[in-house]
Amino acid sequence: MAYETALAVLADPTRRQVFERLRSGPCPVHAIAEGLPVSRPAVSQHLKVLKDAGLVEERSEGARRIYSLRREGLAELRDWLDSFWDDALLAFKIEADRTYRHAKGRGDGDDE
Amino acid sequence: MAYETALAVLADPTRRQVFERLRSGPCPVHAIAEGLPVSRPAVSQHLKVLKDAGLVEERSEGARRIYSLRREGLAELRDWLDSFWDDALLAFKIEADRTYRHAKGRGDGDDE
DNA sequence: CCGTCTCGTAAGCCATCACTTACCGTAAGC
DNA sequence: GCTTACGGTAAGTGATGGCTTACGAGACGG
Repeated sequence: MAYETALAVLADPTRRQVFERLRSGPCPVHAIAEGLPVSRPAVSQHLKVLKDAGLVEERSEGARRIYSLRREGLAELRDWLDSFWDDALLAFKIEADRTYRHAKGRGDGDDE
Repeated sequence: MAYETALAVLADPTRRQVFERLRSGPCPVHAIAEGLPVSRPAVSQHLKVLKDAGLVEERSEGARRIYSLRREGLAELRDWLDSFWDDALLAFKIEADRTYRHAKGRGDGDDE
């Protein structure tokens, strides 16, 4: 359910740079913006999207907003990816000739 | 290198549906399009992008093009995701009070 | 040989979205 | 108090890209 969001959010190169910037630890907005080729408001917008997707979390420290990574936000995406390995392994052998059984008189080895 | 591509390619909902449709086994284009709310040419375009990203592979069978999944295409994305877990685990402890050593007694309960 | 089914490609349209500048609230420093 | 640093938000713009219809090319059956 959230893996789709994570996918969409991390698809943007700049936003991914913001995200990866936080790998080295919590960081205020202006510090993130300094290392990037975009303006600070742009970074703010990206951080909002990332926070909304549960990929980062924000904490106020005086006038500063400290952003940090939330690895939990990646969990569902990781699970989704994992599901391809076992799922494919299984469904492959089972569905191999079921999916297509009609109109397949040719009888060649279709799958691997 | 390719994980960025996979990320961008799988970010689109329709394209992801095309991709997931192939989980159950190899499939010709028209069969994929039938189960989707978009036209067949749209599916063709998505398949082109997916193939270009190494996420599916195509095989000609007469007039039909049979598309099938390439789980290998997901490997780099998976690795990238994995890298967050160990990387964060490590850098976190080290940088924890270095980056922002200013009096940060309160942890957010990350790990020990 | 011709009609049909297969599918990819071209051209065009339209929505999404990332980025910009401008502005406003808030917290610390003088 | 005023000024400066920090950062979120609004409005407007430009480009990316996903979708459509129309067309062309190849394979098969009559």
